[in-house]
Amino acid sequence: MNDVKAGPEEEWVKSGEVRISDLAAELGLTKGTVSRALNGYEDISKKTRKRVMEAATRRGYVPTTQARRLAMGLTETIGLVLPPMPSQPVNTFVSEFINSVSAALHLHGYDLLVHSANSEESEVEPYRRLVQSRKVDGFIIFRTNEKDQRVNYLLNEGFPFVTHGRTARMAEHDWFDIDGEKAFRDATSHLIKLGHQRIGFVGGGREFFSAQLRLKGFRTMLEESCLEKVPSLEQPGDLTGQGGEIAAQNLLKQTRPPTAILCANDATALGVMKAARELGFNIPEELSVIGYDGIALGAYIDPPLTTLTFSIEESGKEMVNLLMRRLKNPDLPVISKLASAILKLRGSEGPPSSIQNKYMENCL
Amino acid sequence: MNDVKAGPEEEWVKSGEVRISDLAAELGLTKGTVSRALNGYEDISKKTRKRVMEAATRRGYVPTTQARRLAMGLTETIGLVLPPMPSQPVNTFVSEFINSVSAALHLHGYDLLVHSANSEESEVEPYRRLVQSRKVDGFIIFRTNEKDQRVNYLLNEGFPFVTHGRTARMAEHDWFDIDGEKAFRDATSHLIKLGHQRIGFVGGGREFFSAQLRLKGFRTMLEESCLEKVPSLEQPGDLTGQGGEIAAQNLLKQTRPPTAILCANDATALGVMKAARELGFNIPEELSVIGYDGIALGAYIDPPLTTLTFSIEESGKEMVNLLMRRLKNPDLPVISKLASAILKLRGSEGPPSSIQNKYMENCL
DNA sequence: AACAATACCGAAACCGGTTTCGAAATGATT
DNA sequence: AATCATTTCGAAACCGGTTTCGGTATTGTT
Repeated sequence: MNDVKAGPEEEWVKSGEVRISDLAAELGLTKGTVSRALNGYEDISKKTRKRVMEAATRRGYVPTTQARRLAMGLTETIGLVLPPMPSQPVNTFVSEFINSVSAALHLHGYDLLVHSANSEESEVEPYRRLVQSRKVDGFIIFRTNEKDQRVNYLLNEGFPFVTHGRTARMAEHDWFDIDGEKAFRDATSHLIKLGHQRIGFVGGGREFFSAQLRLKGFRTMLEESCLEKVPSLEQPGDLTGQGGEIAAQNLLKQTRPPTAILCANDATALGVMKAARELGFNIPEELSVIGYDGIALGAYIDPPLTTLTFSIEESGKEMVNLLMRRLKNPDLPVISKLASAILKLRGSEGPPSSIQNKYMENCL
Repeated sequence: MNDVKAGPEEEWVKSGEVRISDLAAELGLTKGTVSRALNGYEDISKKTRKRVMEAATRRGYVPTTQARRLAMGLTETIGLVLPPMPSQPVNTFVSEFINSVSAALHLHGYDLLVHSANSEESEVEPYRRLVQSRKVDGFIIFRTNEKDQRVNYLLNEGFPFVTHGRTARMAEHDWFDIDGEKAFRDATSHLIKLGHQRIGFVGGGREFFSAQLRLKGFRTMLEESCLEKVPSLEQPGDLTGQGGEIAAQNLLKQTRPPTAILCANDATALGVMKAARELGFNIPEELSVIGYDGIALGAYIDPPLTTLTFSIEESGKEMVNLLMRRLKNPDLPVISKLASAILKLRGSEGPPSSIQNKYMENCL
């Protein structure tokens, strides 16, 4: 701390210079014996093991990962391919996710290889390369599509992976997901109880399974509450702020605009709020807005964004657990885990200014 | 696309099953010859090379990365250690940065190993482990401290790395940085020209060199413009929204509050804006706010956040270039690259409501 | 004391490539 | 046709570990 540069008379030898053969030579043993001693084989005498251990720590021996992995026929590495970034990444999700996945993998002695996707080539190409060059033992996939080519490829290849999000073939692979359907039922229910009768919805791309499930939750709750489904109140989006703006304009310029808008994610919600401001809608008095993702910065805008939030750390941890189980025993039956999002009320929603109809507790 | 599951009669053999020895056996050659043929050695006849190439593509041969790297004595992997995440993850930067670094590395045939830092251990520990186990050839370091232990360790070890940000030992290692000093001179100058005389500053942690440089730029421009330096207008921060809130309260509750606040980053600025709203300050009429980072979310709030922005993609690319140069020739002299941030006017700043003094073009 | 069982370690193959070196085959030269 | 230079490839070592197998040395049994 007080010493900027470490003294040149530092005792430590430069790391990584001692090989297992050096240890063997020094101890008068063979490589194999040293290796077995270090790896806890039973056919090594206590005395020898002690000698080896001591020499190893004294010399600062650390096995060369590449060699060990080659000999053992595994990579101890998991691949994570980043989808091509949208131009406006409001996503703190990715970095948090990478962080938690990496930490969880580390507990199992695994490394995380992060690869970027080139938007000019097929989305399976990076996976193919990583599989063929045997750089990874498995994959963590997120942001799944309903018909996911990556999933198809890996299933066909018999290569281990776990997805964050369900797919059309979810019965065939391990997956972790947030129960977006329930989340949107909850959010919709919350709005209805506040008195909203006309609720808008801005979705994500149709290709994302999760977006469809969120829409489904929204519709289900409308139905359960005897509110009619108005097609014009369901707008497509693309999970970006810009998409939210456009969708909001389509919603709010209608003759009977909604009094609340549910958004497929927070980025979309921010776009919706921006468009609403520009069209003169006060939030939450004249328009309630609810997002999904729970990004931290949502708490700092005005009004703070009410959102559906979940633990990214848990997501990463659970996915790693699923994947490790799979790697240990590839023949185990497929399993999955569904976690739930919780509605974090922050202030961007409230009762509609003019409660047109009283909230009906039960359908009649 | 139309076929969810690939047909079982797929022609392709399962990837990664053919070794170089298989090719050699099939062709009646030795491993060495096949290897040299594939790697473009000159001592292979055209005819043989063609036979080998064809067989390789026909059988779908891809060399096993681990084996090749072991033989060649390199890992072709660069390490990136994520700093422990603050409880309020404000980092859209990190995911973009990882993406661009990964993409740039890929062009050089390198992989990116992302490692998470455990906040319970020393910050150099992950680096030590990665060096000793020889998992990486070099490091990309970001968010440097003035006295950076990671830099000290790697310099002492003679291990290649590049930093994003300067350090006290910047003359000894390659680095890339944004000219935050100039950026804050520009921003300060902009505010002064708008008529502001009392300008507040919310910094980052003192340990971050970049935060100090930003403060320096702020002070320099005040001095050049003959504005007195008011210590109470310089508040410490921690690069989070919460830190911004606290700092803003300290600034705005003063008897003569500033008419503008410069923030060390956008997250801080969001916190400042929140606190200002709660204290009844209108932005930008009664208070101008400028941030730093250019996060996309800033464009969606009200008013849109004026900020200093730079290209993360360029940062990643340049850093990779510096590192690749270093790896090719470790003895080259140290070089560095300074890029500039640009002031992106979005609306959170404007002239002060009461222009107390006219702007003075030159000091008298 | 003779013999079987056990503990312990060396030798060697192996993982899947790369690279050096030398020998055989080919071509050029006189 | 003999000699020399070149082209082309095989053989083997090597990278740094792990793991199997078998042979001593030691211990235990009767």
